[in-house]
Amino acid sequence: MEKGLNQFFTDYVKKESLFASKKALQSNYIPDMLEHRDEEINQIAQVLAPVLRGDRPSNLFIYGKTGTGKTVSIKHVTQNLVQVAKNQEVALNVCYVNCKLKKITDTEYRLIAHLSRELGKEIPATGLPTDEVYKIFLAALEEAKTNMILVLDEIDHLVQKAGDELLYNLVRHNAELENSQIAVVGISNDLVFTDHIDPRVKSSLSEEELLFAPYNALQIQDILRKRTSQGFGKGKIEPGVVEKCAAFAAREHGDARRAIDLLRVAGELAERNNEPKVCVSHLDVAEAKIEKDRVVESVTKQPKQVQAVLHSIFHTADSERKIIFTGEVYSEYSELCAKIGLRPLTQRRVSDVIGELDMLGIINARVISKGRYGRTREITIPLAEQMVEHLTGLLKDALFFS
DNA sequence: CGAGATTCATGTGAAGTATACCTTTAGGCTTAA
DNA sequence: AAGCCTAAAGGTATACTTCACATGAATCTCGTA
Repeated sequence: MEKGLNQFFTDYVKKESLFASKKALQSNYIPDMLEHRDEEINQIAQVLAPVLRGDRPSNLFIYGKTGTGKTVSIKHVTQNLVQVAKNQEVALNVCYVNCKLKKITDTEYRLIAHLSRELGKEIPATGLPTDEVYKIFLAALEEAKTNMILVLDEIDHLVQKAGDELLYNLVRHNAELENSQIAVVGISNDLVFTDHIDPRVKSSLSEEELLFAPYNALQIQDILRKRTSQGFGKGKIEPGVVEKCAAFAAREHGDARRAIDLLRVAGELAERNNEPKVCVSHLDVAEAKIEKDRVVESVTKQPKQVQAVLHSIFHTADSERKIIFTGEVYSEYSELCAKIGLRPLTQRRVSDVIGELDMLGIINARVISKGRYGRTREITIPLAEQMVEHLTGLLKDALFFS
């Protein structure tokens, strides 16, 4: 056994990797050159440039679907900006926040607390008045005498949870600063997001706007070629793989990030199977694996109550039936709670939990009216049967044995 | 037969509650003069 | 008397509950053709 393991590791090191630089294929990688986004990058740069002269840049609002390069573009620009600012000795602080991260930046308090921590202040997770946290934050900023560019990614999530007052406060407090200024860059996947917010907030937040259109198949192909030439070793990819991947991505969603993920995972799979090249068949397997990993991860990370609700949903939908309703889920859930000794949540809360699960994409829940028979959510499970079984197993472990 | 009223099951908003945590403050104890 | 520590008081954010009202199409009702 020992020897076998030893052999494995030795072989592993000796073996030539398919990857030249895996970094270039990871989703947080920011390339030096972005394909097909020159125009957008230019515009962002123009809006933000005044900060180098010590002026406050206009607030900027960026729309576009996922995987259209919004995040990479802004990061690309701000990285450069920070670099130049450093050389020119201009005080500049760029703060990138992904508002989607639960428990970290999904309320006003947590956002401001997070920003304060970025500036080196200790803020407790709870207990302080939000006003107080604002004061600490603004004081820290004032003290630093720096201009801040605040990038709020997935801002639609934040506003949905915390309300648009938050943005208003941010802009309002900005006016009280003497030595520092904040410019807000909002990024949203939701194209109609600004229709739902207070017009005052809207006008001040989107002094400048920018729309990212989805990439088409050819553009995705270019991007993938660029990345693969960096990320993979030469000749490690069968001809046609990149094309297929691009075509697939363009047809399905126009999401470049997912296309890159797909290639990376395909490469990992090929490598694990000791195959010399990445070929088309790996793409399908990779697609399935990515989806599986995504779902498994988000399910296992959920709190117990949410898992219990999900388990109830799976259990209810078990027998042939595809469509189920809130009431059924709730009674199943109540039983489950009794069985495992969990204090049951109210139906009100479970209703919200079902909504959250829908947001995560683990289930589809649509509010429908059944006429005389009331109104409810119609829940369907978009996952493969195998997947559901796998998850049910995981949930059982999590719920019954702990 | 069809327009309008009724109905059901639960969606949904607002307000209230429990919990966990924070700062402030008052009291008690120790220490040094 | 001054200094320091502790515990209670008073306050907040968050997750959840309670209360009460909103929803919207299938079904029922009843007037009319």
